[in-house]
Amino acid sequence: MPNRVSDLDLIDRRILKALLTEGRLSNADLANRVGLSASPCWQRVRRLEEGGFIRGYASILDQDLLGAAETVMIEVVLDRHDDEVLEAFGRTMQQMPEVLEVHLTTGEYDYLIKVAVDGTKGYESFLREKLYRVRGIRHTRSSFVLRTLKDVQAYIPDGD
Amino acid sequence: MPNRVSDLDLIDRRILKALLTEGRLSNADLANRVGLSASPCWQRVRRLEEGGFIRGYASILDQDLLGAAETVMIEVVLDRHDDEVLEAFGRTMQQMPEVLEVHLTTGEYDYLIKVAVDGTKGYESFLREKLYRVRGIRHTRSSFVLRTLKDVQAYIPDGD
DNA sequence: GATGAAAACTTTATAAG
DNA sequence: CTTATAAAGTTTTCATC
Repeated sequence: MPNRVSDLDLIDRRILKALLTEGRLSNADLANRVGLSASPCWQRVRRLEEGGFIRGYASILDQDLLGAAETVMIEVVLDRHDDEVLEAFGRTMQQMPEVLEVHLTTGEYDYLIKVAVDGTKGYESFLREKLYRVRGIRHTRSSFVLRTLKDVQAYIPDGD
Repeated sequence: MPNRVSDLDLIDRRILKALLTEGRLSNADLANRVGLSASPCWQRVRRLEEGGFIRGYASILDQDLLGAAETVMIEVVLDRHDDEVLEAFGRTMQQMPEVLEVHLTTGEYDYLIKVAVDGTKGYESFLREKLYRVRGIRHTRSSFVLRTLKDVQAYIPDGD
């Protein structure tokens, strides 16, 4: 069972690249795409799942149609930087459904969060009713996303 | 065919929530999960796909196992802000496979990009060999991601 | 909405070249 | 790796209540 990058050959990488953007490809189509017959292709997918390379499958939803069509990136600086405060903040953010991404970072701020909001009104109410009710925030800095040109889940390095 | 938020009822929302994190649920399991029998559940999934709510399916890969295990958020300020320069930069970033997200934003910087790198060496070589070969960059500001606590693709607002 | 059924396809396992 | 087989499960369509 592969569990390191070096265990992946060119065909494994092709499988991962195909499934990254088309997670519901049938085994027959996938085999055809990567240049294998069905049976070894299926075994490779199993191995990639069991080895943890493929962690799961997700649907890609249209946020515009769902509402909360605007995306805001909010950098958050906390008052204190001890583990307890940092972790508590992270856990709180994690639980808010409109918060899509929560990243603890190095540098000038502590957290970067990506939030789906419904216009400037939605943004305002997220800040006032949710974010600023969390204790320990020193300050925040927001940038609205005007356009997202790419949003993929992973990068599959070439094995050269 | 639904094509607005208001066309989604509670069961549609349940279907989307389930598929958001388990994109390969079988129709039988999904039906059971959302409290429907198989046939109407299947019709709803079809409608959600045709209505554009579900744009596709993806696999979730383990970036640690694949290599390029570190994530860096890089804010980029460009020299000029005319459409031509902005779009050209965006398109260039979009084509680099290690660049996972490309967002054109309001505020103090122009673009926020999320990049998968292989340690500080990989970061350095991305900056030197890729990012700084692109013309028109005034400056950048990077933050390494220490930990990602949440990373989901969409938010399904409640229909209340 | 629920149920049931039929055909086509997919998944999963296994055997043999 | 390939081809082939087979049972179980899933997808898709469609008719009926």
